[in-house]
Amino acid sequence: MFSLNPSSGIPIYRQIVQQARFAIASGRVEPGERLPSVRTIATQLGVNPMTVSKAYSTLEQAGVVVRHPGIGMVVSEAGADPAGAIDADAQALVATAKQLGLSRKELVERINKQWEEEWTDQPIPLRRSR
Amino acid sequence: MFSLNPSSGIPIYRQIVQQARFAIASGRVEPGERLPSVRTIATQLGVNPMTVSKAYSTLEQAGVVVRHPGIGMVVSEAGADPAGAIDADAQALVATAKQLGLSRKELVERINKQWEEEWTDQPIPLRRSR
DNA sequence: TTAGGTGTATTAATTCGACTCGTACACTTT
DNA sequence: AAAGTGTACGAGTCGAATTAATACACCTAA
Repeated sequence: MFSLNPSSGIPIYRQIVQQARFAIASGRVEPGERLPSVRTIATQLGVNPMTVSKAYSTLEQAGVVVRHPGIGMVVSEAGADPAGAIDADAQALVATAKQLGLSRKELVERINKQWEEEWTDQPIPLRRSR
Repeated sequence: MFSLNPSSGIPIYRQIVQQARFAIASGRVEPGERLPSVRTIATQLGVNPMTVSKAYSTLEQAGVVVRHPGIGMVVSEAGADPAGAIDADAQALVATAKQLGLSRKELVERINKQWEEEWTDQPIPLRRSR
């Protein structure tokens, strides 16, 4: 379920977070299901359990999974909503915009403009959000 | 025109950038006008000229000011637009949203929601460009 | 021309946070 | 108990960010 790309320069725990998010967003792991245990992943990837734990803590902090003592990390209901993953960034952007005295309308307009200009070339299959 | 807050933890050159941006956005310095020279600010704040230079380079990179050799840094026309200051953040947010499969509508909706909420008790996360 | 102004390239020292790991622990399930 | 779950604590490493000292190239104005 997880794999590492050593040459990417992306920290291990972030790679785990990304892949878990993707697995959840794409529906490969559904709400209520367990993610592999810390030691399972650690052994499989050849890293320290703490590194995996850090990834899981990040996911828990983001509300993607819930910690069930003695059981493991379980995907939460809200965790399947991809929008949650951008809340932190959105919040930062809004705060900056306010600080600069921008109106809500101006900010949204800017977002729309960026949306049209931005062309990343990777189609990512995602489950429809409900 | 500039002052430092040593206890803020914000790097000196960033404080200078912020204050210059604010001065321009608020109209205290208008397009076509000069900003104080590197050495003027450096002496006034008791820092190295290079530190001020870095702030100015950042502003120039952002298109806020234009370098006039032998003269100094002059506020550009487009520099007065506060929206430019958030473009980098906006672009990052849009890229993330797309990667997560969000629609433009969903993203804007999220922005609006964030705008309404008052998060006065939470520090503003910086943008990580790393 | 020259004196005095402008910003900056280069280099180095230092700080500081991010990342990873080893170990030991508390807890729940079976 | 035995075997599983995640994690607190501490230490080590590494690299980017920040600031500074110095010397330089350039422009302006007399």
